[in-house]
Amino acid sequence: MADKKPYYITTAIAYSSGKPHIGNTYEAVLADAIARFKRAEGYDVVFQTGTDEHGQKNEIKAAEAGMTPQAFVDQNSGIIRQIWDLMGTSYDRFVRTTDPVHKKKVQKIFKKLYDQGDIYKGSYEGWYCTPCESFWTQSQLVDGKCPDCGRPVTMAKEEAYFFRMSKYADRLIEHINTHPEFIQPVARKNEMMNNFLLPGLQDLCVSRTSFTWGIPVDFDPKHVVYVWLDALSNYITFAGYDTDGSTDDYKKYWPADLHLIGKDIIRFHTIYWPIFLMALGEPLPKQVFGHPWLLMGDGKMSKSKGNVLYADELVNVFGVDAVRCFVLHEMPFENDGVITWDLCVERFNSDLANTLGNLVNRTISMTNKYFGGVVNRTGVTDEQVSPAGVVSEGQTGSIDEDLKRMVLETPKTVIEKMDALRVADAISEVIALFKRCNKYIDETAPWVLAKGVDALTKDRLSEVLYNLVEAICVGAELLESFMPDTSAKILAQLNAEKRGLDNMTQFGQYPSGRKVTDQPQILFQRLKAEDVAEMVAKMHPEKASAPASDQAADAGQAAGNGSGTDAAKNDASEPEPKPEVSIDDFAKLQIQVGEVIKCEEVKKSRKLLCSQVKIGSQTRQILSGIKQWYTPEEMVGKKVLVITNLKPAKLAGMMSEGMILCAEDAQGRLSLVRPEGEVDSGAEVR
RNA sequence: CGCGGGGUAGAGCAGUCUGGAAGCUCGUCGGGCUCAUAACCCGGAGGUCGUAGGUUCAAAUCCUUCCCCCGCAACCA
Repeated sequence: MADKKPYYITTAIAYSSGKPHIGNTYEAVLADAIARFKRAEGYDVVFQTGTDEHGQKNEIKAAEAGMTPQAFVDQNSGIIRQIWDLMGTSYDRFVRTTDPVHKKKVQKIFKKLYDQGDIYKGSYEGWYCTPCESFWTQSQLVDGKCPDCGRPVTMAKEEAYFFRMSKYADRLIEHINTHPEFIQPVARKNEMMNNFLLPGLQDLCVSRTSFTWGIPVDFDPKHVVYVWLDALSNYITFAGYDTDGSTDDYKKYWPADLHLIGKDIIRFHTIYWPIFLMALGEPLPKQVFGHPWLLMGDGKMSKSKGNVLYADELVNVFGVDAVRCFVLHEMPFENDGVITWDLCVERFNSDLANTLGNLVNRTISMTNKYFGGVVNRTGVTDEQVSPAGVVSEGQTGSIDEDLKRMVLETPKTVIEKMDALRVADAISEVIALFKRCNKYIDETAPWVLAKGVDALTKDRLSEVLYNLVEAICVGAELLESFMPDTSAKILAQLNAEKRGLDNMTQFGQYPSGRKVTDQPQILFQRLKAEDVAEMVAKMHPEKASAPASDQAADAGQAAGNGSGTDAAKNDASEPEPKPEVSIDDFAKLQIQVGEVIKCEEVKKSRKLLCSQVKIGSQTRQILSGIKQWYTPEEMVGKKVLVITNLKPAKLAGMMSEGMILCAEDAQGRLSLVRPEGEVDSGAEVR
């Protein structure tokens, strides 16, 4: 162990506010593939992932769910971990920021930074809205009032802790310039430099008093540590860092070799985090890779469209390894990748079922058919026996040699690609090897050789199959980091052992005379797109309307005497029935007739029109997402129905004080709801 | 002028930094083969590289104009 080089890789810790979709899961799988590969290369790997659990958002969501924040994050952290486990991610540490040890260490870090003057107590000055408990900058105010509630604001000061970012900026710029590999992909580096570092860093506010779900500043408990300082610290606190002296393990593994993160949080990892570390006197991580996003296909991801993809659903259809392969292989290095059910089916069939699965299957079948499963290396090459198969005209070199060259080249190329974090390319290399094997079968045409009667031809056939088995062994082993189960299955069917990534420079390590399985298993059964669509439909019966289970229940109830099954089969264009309400509930809404006296487009908005609506004696500004259906001109003069006691809200930076009622059909067409006869503005709807 | 990403064959992408014969996978068409999972192998068709200019012996690639898509920005109140 002592001679193994350490390799410390982390993912960003996942924010535990809900179930992670396939895009979030991708990061864990990517890290896992790299971690496994490094292990195969002989590194002593620590792979750390986990959940980020503090912050206002969790506090709010927990309250909405009627749970304590801790119970809420316990639940979500568990869900996230389950999915990571489902995907077979081989993390060594799954960390949680609510861990008491972590909290204690963060408090000490905060104190240390404070004591040495990097964190100072200052005050945040701005316009304050007391009811909203929020600060606003001058530019955020709307007509000089709180953009949230529209009430007047007062100039106020609140104490807060700040971190002296500027103090370390030059050092960081220097580091980035002298370590071009630090930020990957490089395009991101320029983004950080130009947008943040070069214009000058502002001191960062690193405490909050507006919520309590966080790590308290121990010497000033009304403050809570800024979530990013809390979250980023996980990389060292769980590795054994302590302000009073770190563990040996920490000294061994830190600095991390790679922080794998989403491209959205590069700023935190390449600016704030390194500066925090500088302030602590700790070395900087060697590399930060901001991977691109995995986008759901067919338009925007939205729950109502049913196109949000979750790892567990994909696994149900394709299996763990196929999903791993898909996200790893289809994700470009710099640009966002696309994922849809159809694309998954396509890749599954072509790469996994056709190219790989079928190759293994046909090879084993032939071995059994011609030699009772025994694989003998005879040394009879294609040059000794004229190739029976079709040889392309330009072909001059030896078929065997060409195959062997590729078998020996592929491991090198894969290692190169992996070193550059080009995981998708690495997988392509392995698939290319399998394709080459399929071609080799065509070139050598074993079924023709099998018809030969002389010993030489028979030995040639044996050699061909041996070469195939050997090639597949190498390919299968290279697949291990990406598709661990499949890799193991193939090697098991071939009755082969792993030889080690560093031991692939010799062709012919498969022991001659070995016997492969006589019952080859189908690795990946081809799928039909229609069947998959059907499965998906079953998983999302609500697709066109809304949440599945309670919908059926509610529908049954609303229909009164309708049976549950009928309700479930409801036409998809019907809206979801809502629970019964009392007349009192309805009375809570104040709906009045208003007249649009002025209306204009909201610039910079795709959807919004801004109307001035006269309701009785008052006039209100109301925003509506109807730009696509009504022009400002045709709005003016119309009498419409308005909910007048709706809490005002800010949309596109403008206040909306009410809501104009519209009907929306299944196609998303909108139509204003208007009084049928002549009524006065301000009339109430009851 | 909010920020960012993108527009390359029917689909999904690479190539753009470091100009120098338009490439990959899927689909499609034709052919071959039959060991295998209707699979595998070979070949063909299909692109004015979003638009308009500029620099250059040479531009998908560098510079400028414009158009369009998509994220995000707490834009369906």
